[in-house]
Amino acid sequence: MDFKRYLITAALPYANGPVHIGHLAGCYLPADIYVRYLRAQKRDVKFVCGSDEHGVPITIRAMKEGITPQDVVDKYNKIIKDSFAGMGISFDIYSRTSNKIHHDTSQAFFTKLYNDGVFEERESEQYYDEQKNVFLADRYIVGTCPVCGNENAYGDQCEKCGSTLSPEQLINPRSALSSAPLVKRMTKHWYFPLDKYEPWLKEWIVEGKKDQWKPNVYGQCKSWIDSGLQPRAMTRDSNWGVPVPLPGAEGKVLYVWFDAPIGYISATKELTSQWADYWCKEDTKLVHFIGKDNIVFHCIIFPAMLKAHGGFVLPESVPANEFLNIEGEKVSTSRNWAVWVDEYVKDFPDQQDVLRYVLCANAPETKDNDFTWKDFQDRVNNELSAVLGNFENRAFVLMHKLCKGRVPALHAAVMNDMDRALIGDIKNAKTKVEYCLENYKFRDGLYEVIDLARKGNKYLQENAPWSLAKTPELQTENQQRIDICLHLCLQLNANLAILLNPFLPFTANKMCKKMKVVERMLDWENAGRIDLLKTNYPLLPPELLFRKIEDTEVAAQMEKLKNNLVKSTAAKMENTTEPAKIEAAPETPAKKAEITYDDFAKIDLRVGTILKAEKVEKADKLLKLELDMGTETRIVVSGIAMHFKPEDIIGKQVTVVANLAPRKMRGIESNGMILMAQNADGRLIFASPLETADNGSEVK
RNA sequence: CGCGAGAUAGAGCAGCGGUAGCUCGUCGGGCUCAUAACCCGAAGGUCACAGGUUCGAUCCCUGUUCUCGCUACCA
Repeated sequence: MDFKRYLITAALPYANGPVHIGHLAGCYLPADIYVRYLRAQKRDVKFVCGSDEHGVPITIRAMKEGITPQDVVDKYNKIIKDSFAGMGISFDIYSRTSNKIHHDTSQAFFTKLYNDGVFEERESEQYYDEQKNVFLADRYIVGTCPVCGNENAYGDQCEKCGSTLSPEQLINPRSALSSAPLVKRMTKHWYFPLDKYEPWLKEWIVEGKKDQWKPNVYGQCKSWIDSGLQPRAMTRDSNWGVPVPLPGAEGKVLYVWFDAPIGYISATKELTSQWADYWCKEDTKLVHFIGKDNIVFHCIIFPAMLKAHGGFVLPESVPANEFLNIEGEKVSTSRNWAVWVDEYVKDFPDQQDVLRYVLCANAPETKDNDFTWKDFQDRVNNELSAVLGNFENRAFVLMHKLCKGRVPALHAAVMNDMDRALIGDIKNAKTKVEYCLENYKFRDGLYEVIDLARKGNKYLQENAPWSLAKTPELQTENQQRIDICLHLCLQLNANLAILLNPFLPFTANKMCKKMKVVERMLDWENAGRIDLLKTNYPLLPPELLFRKIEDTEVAAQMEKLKNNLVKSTAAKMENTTEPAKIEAAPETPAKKAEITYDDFAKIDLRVGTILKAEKVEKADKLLKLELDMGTETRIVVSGIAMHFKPEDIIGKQVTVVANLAPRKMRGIESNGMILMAQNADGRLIFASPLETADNGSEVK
């Protein structure tokens, strides 16, 4: 099919925290490369994205921070938007789902499906937290697991035994948000009958996309479809989100995964009055760039919604990437184990392209990959600047030394095989990069660009114009060789700028300035040409395209990662907030509400002595402690491994909350909690008796 | 548990029926125009493990192990 226009979307980032480089590598960078390539070909393309600003986690965060959900999303929308702009992600529009246009669009979408009788209405009893006045999502209900007896199983799953649960199965369910007892209330929701679309999805994906979609995407879709689809509730009880546009539906909003993908449509509407061309005409190619965790929503649920609504194009491809790990460990926003884009932009001003280079060269296209700062340094210094940057510099320096600062003549009549081979390489590079980009093989595409520079270096080495210049007796003849060689090197350089432009746009622009050509030279159709620079045209003096990444910079970033991790751990143990990111170390934790003596008396504080301490496997933060409590020994798991070595704390006397409900952590039951003071710098100090007390004695 | 994806030289990745390839790193050499760079050469792999199909398997099939996702935060 010949497509007349392209609509490219990148996953809507959730406005509950900043974006990190894993987001970038996963979908925003590949999408941007693809879009820049299409634009360079003058194809009709729109690139849309925006913040996803609804959903329960945002309301929880707002509750914890004592601000409104709108405050939360305003804050992160700005940070995220600025991060993308800073990295040159060239959205045509970066919208947000809290905009009116989005509310209108998603409500209209819902209404259409409702009027067409698509939804099934179902009433059910759900748990309600009377203190917080909210219905609780499954994840926010905890109780005892009916399978293994873990007392802290979640309403959707028990982390200890892995059983998939529903809140109804939990024994003694309670709210994770407050101490209020749970009550059940009747509530009505609208379900989208995914099951009815199963035959259609089978045909469209299982048969239609078998060899087109990436194995990870296809495999997951097939598994979902084969295992039978269930109706899914498309509404939720909440006051934060797009209100359900039906009478009697007060206090109900659209499920985020219903409204978020519609955000692509609203953003397009906001961008252009021609939006319907991009969404409804069959000759539009719709491509969703996402991360692997989003596959079913973009490949199954959203297309089924579009199909049910009718009149929309369906995604032609969904090139989902895998995940990027950091220094061998999974990205975790709650542990603050991530490289944040907003911080990178500050720490490495004007170094967008080197990060773009590394993230693309090491993109997790087929499996999870690892980002390390050492690898970042190696790739920038030894590949990008050594091969490409250095070639560009050599060409410029030699041209200024041997050709008076002007583009020398080609002398086409006396070209040799090496020259012709290089011209062939230049033309081939265009074809290769095109093939890669059309097929979403961005890593390979970038390799081809660097490889062309590598061929340039080889060509220079073989011709050694600097040697030719040293034999004055053969001046005329040699000068011709020098001219041809440098002429071709400079044309190759112009080609590099064009091919590099989708990947490293900042660098491509810099190269244009040095060659004193207009940006229009970067049009894709110019790739493969060897007449981009006119003979005798003066170029600017040499100037390095890239600087090396110093060891000290790498060390500083490593240090930062580790420090952030500690701070986050410290913050977590305050147990008041659980910020994804600590802006500044909290001076003093917020004061808690006043309690009565009776409240206090409920706490059984006792003195104990640490008998044994050992690291808990597969947990950075946890120590398993065995305590002598006088009349008994008990096991307490404590999150202090980042602060103390096990051997250093054996024999210490500590104060223990002895009647805290047991809790399993990493499979070990913890019976109590050690009291700790925490400094502003996050450091922990044992709150222990000043003199040795009897083990088991009560603290009042 | 189940389902999906992955496991290939020190690191990062290709290959997916016919004697294992690329980039980086390492070692040796060359060159000196260049960002101690570039060019040439070498070493380095029982292609996770165990079975099977085949004349022949890294590639296909079966089983096992490990990693990640589906499953909080999250792409």
